[in-house]
Amino acid sequence: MDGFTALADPTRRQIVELLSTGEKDAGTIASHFPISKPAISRHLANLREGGIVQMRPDAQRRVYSLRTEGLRDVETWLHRYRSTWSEKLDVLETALEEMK
Amino acid sequence: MDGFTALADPTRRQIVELLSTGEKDAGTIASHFPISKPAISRHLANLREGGIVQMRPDAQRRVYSLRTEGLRDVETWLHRYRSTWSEKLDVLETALEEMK
DNA sequence: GCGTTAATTAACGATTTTGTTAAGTTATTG
DNA sequence: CAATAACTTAACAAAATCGTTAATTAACGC
Repeated sequence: MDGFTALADPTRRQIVELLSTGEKDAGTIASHFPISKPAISRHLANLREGGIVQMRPDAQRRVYSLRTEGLRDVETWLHRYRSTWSEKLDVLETALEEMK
Repeated sequence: MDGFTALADPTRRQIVELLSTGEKDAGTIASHFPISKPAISRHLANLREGGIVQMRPDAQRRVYSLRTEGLRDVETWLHRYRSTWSEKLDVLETALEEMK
């Protein structure tokens, strides 16, 4: 599962929001949702496969945290196609300015 | 279908890439892919529902183009959770600086 | 109006996703 | 080392997604 697909599910996006306040173990994450632990476990695996979160074992616990790089990759893709022509011209202008 | 889900499919992302070079009608878009026209038509409907593209009728043709605002909404969500603490502190510092 | 062109909607099958409960794994603790 | 705690993996049902072909709608152009 790629990063975009990982972020397509609303529950997984809520997990991202939750982790933005700091790392949390699987049980704590699950306690915030009305679905079963195995379901959350799978969502976490998907987020991990998509490069959106990372996991660190701590005794029996598995501590999850956001993976900034993964989120940035998705953001970079978007930015590339989001920017308007005027913005692209600005970038071009800056580049030309630097060449002089 | 929301914006994130619309962007989860690889074909739909390729359509976004294609439209980044300028608006195109449905037939032209379909000619770039190995799948049927109805399949492309559905992908376009999904992208439209997700606010990623917009459509303008031109006689029998339907001309599609990127909707920058929709892409920016997704990007904004990502940016909110992507930024690292040091970046957030930079923003805070700037804000404090302005208050002085 | 009639045939043609451009595209969407309908009907349907194959595959994937998302959830559930039950069973298995790994580490801690008395 | 037996019992417990924290998760994940397995097996499976329900729902959604994605593709195909056939039928339908809408707009030209003679």
